[in-house]
Amino acid sequence: MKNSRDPDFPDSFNWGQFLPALAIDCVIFGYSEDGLKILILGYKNTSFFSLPGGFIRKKEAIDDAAKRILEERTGLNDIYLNQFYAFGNLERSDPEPMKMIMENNGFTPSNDHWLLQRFVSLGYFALVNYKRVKPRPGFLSDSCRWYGIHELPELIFDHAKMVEQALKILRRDVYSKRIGKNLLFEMFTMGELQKLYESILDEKLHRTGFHRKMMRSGLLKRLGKKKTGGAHRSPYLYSFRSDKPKHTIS
Amino acid sequence: MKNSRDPDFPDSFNWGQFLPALAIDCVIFGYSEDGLKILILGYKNTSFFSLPGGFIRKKEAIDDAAKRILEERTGLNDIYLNQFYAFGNLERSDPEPMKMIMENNGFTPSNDHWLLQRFVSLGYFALVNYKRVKPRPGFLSDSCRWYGIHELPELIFDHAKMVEQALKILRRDVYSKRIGKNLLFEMFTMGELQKLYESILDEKLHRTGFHRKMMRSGLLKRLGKKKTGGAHRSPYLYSFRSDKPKHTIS
DNA sequence: CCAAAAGTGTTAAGCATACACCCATGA
DNA sequence: TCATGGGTGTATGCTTAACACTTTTGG
Repeated sequence: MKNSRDPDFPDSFNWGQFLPALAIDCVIFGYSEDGLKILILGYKNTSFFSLPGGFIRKKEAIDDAAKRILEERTGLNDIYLNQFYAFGNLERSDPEPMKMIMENNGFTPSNDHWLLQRFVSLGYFALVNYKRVKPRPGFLSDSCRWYGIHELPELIFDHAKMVEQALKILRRDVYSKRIGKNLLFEMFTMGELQKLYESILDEKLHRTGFHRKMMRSGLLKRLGKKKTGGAHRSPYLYSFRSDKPKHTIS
Repeated sequence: MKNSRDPDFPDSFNWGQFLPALAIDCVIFGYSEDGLKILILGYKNTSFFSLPGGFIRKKEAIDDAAKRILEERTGLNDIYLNQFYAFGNLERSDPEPMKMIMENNGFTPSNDHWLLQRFVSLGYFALVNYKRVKPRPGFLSDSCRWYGIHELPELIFDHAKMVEQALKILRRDVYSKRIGKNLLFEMFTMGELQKLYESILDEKLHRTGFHRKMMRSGLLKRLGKKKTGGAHRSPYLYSFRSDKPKHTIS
């Protein structure tokens, strides 16, 4: 198996610097008024789409690798990260899509090319502020853009399962971790927070019940000021208390 | 790095058959009247202890590898398995303990020996019936026995953290998954079930509240028969309904 | 008949749900 | 002043916790 530098690739594709057989894939969630979104890569000269992913350097912690991969695609480096599952069955290792991607872009990889080996992939999900992200395609991808959670294109490998699993865990933890802190701006109204929750949980929530539940949870603090310029009554602004550590893995 | 067969090791230690850099470690929970226990390996001619672990074959799904490793140490093959976290920081990769284990048993590994490389380890936990297990030490280990959850020896690498994390997740899920089915025999009394839960959660539970909570959960069914020979009033026997799949990963 | 374990009844507290009502604001 | 979004009060039902009571069994 070719384990050294691939002469036609940029330097970051010097495969020998990475742990073999182990990859990272990221489900990057963002939120705007029209709902929850995921950042998806589209590959050049093909109709393949995938989650942003990458590899782990030989002297790099896996969490640091995930952070680096996220920064490469979003430009952000203070990101809420959650490692949620390791995907490693045999069916997921289908070399065909990657082979076709390489061939359609001028490479003719041998069957034992490093990129075509079997990978076990560590799934991370990230919560980022949609507006702060500058999506950046990678070397073989020519698009990197947001897709609504219900309008995802077909994804290669088992990436659809990864999205499903990440969503499941996001929904499980939405009331116990300060999910909103990472998807909204610093200050927000209760209505904005409720719309976020409805988008994550994919269901309508009762306004008053939600209001009290969030206040009772103790995660929020109400700021004295009110928002100006709204169409009707000025709502209070809220923010998350910063008692707990900012980045919580697991 | 030596990647082929190590002449002094048995055939199962033909390192080339495994994925490099990736390991599996298992927190195997068992339960007897005196509490929750974990199966721990002790290494020959040293005072090192570790969780049972192993490696993944190149054409083997990670869940299958975990099952195989469990079967090697317990003799059981129908085991409740839960992959709970991937451990991959740099501090966990300390070659010294393994080097000393090998040296104290007649091997003189070079510094780039396969076993001394950096590993990312997938943590699985298993729930097994304590009485059905026949613990089997491995090649370098001469003991394989149960330790009470509060009497664990010091463990190598980050295995203590793995135990802690596994316990945390076991506790989180104890009321929503049919944990007891895998740690008790087919039929049990409510009192036995309560003692198990108290042992897992490490706290006393209210008898009547526990009774009703378990019955309302719908996971249990009451069997008509009663136990005979008990010292006092004959309790009902209960068992878990078998609606849900037996092995639930995640 | 008493002690101990097991099952059930009762009450109070806590939380979610649902609805009603009031407040503030711009059109 | 009215429509609308936002905040709070109140009634109902469900879950949990705590305690009392009854049932069953062996000594």
